[in-house]
Amino acid sequence: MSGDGFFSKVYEITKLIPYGRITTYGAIAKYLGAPGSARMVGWALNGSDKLNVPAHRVVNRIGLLTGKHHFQGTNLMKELLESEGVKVVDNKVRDFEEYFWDPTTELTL
DNA sequence: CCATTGACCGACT
DNA sequence: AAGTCGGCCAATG
Repeated sequence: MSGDGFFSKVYEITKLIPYGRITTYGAIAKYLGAPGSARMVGWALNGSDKLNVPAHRVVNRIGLLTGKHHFQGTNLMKELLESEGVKVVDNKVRDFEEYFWDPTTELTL
C-alpha cells in the first residue's frame, strides 16, 4: 500500500518499528537511500500523527526527543515511550543504543 | 516564482 | 574539545 514516494516509505518503516524499539531519522533516511535527507523524514512524519504511524518511536541520532514539541501534549511522547518500556530522562532516551532499531540491520538486507 | 523554514546529520574550524 | 556552518528536499508565505 502506498509503496511509492519518499513519504510513504517513511511511514512504512516507522510502522514496522517493533514495540519497545526506537529508531533515528538518519537511519530511516539512509535506508531509503537518502543519508543526507534526514530532515525530509521528519517532515514526512509531520503528517504521520494522523496516521497509524508511531512517530514517537522516532528520535534524533542521540536519542533526544526533538519532535516531542510537535506532539499534542508536552510529555505525550515521553509517556508513550515509557509506556513501551523505554526510559526517558530529560527529553532523552536512556540506553538509546539498546533500544535502537536500525532498519538497515534489523530488516536484513 | 523567490525566499525562508524545518521532527537532522556530518564535516570543518 | 566545543562551536559553527553547510547540505538535503519539500512545503509554506
